[in-house]
Amino acid sequence: MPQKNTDSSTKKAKVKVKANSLPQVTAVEQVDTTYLQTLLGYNARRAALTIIEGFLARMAEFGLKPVDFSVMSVIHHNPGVTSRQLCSALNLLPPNLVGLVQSLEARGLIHRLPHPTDGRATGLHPTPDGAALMQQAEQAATDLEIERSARLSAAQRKTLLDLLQKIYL
Amino acid sequence: MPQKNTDSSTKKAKVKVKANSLPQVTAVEQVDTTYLQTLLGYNARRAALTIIEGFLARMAEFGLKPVDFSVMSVIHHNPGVTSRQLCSALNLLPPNLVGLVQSLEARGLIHRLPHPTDGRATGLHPTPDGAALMQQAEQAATDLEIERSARLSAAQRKTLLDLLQKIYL
DNA sequence: TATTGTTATACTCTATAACTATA
DNA sequence: TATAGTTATAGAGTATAACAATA
Repeated sequence: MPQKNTDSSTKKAKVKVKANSLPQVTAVEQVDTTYLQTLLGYNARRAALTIIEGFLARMAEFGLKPVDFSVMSVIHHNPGVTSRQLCSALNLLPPNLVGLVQSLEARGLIHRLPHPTDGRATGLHPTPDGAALMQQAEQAATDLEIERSARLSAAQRKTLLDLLQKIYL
Repeated sequence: MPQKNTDSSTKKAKVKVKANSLPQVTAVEQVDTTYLQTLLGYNARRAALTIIEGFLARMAEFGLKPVDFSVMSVIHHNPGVTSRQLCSALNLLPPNLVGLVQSLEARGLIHRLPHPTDGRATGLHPTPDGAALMQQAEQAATDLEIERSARLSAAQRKTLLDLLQKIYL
């Protein structure tokens, strides 16, 4: 849960203080961020952080942070997936996945089985507990989606998903 | 610049290997991420990271990382803005802004003047060098926007900005 | 008493290099 | 030789508590 700020107004307004004080030294009344708001990266990052803040709170009940959730979700929908495949699909680095997988295994949410054809690889499978947890967690995530996009119509929400995917896919 | 992956396909396909091997142990051929792709947070985060990766590369020339850029941009468009106002506008925490402002000042891009009415506060102002740098940097950022959204029409790009702002504003 | 800016610090996330076992 | 998984570790980003100066 990152910063909590209330003031994000964007209306531009300056006011000169003390007519004969230091030259040009004025106080800023309302911070103008209109330029940044024209940039996709700025808006996407701010939106992502806002959504993830709510996601973190909602998923605490399941002991899943965003990356844990996405890893478990991919394993849930792709039993037998390898670490390397997970890294490619989710844009993670292998060293950072190791501890994650170990902790999921220690919690009894997944187990690891030898890969049927590649002796170097290991298949990741959800345990019954893991599958049950993810069924609940994905339902909660989907519920949260609906609340989160309360200010968007269903069509707008679909449009937003499509446009975002055009950026990163 | 985060991870660079090539495989992000989503077509679902499994293949059973060795008809009489261990029960249920199959290899995953194509990783299915369709569920995650229905979540705003996942898509916003992936899109933001993709955009920021390109932004980092382009802005290296100016020695500006995304947060440096946004801080400089706000100072540029709001000379005299205080640290507290910057934190509110950009959702930063005060302790994390201190070092940032110090390094921008050390580089001669901004200078700090006493606030005209509040003795506790300090106004942040761009130097001529800082203003000149930001004029170039913002032009480069805007150019990058256009390249980045090559797969989007101008109308789609505007729609995307508006929808993202509905999420976090 | 509340707020601005700061210090110190801890925690998390992300990244790189190098090793092993197998292909 | 190349790839899957791992280890160790460094660096960046983000968080909280507490303090001095001013309102």
